[in-house]
Amino acid sequence: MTYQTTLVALADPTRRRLFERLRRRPHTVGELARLAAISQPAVSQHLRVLRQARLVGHRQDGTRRFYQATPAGLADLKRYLESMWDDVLGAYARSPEPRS
Amino acid sequence: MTYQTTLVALADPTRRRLFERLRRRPHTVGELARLAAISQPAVSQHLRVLRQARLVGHRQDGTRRFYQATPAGLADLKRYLESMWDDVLGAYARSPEPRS
DNA sequence: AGCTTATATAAGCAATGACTTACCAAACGA
DNA sequence: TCGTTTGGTAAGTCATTGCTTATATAAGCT
Repeated sequence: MTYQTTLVALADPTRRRLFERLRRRPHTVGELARLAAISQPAVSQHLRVLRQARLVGHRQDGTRRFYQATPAGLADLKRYLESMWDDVLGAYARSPEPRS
Repeated sequence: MTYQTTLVALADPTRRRLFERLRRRPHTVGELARLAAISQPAVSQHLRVLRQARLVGHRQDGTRRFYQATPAGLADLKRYLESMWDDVLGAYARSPEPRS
């Protein structure tokens, strides 16, 4: 049931942009704050949520922390989607044209 | 960029439970309200969000509307996850043990 | 026609959440 | 050692949101 945390974490646009940035290379908190044009505490708070969802991790180097994306959270969400997928396709196959 | 809507829709636990119920068989709004133990308007509001995310659709039969899950929204989210996956795995491969 | 059933929308409210500024501790550099 | 940099936490504010009750509409039923 851990995909709940992941969904909440990724549902916020700012937080998702942070995560997307961290999927390519590590960034420090300060870098992220500058790039996202929000305050450093705001970034720290978002990173805590992303950490709890296991979407990011960090390495410490002196006073700086290098955050980067981690596969665990995404894997949780992938598993959830896959567990839904067959049932949803089945339902749709039985009755393919419900108005949206 | 439509996965934004999907993420927000599925992030709410009540709404996700409604969606999960609709993945097996169609339900009317009244049935859902009774099963979820919330008011009918609350269900209608959740269903609107799920509709906008293309996670559910409905068929009308007299005064009743049979809602059921639809693959489009989930497909959006699947695509998004897959587009992230390789980069995240790559980042993790380069630096595999960041503290969470 | 009148009554009931089914659902959507409107309005209001209390809780949550995403930001801000203020502050703190820890590690660096002169 | 002292001032600076870095980032986490605390507290407060404002907007959002998930619920409720009230209301409107449309389709059965007698």
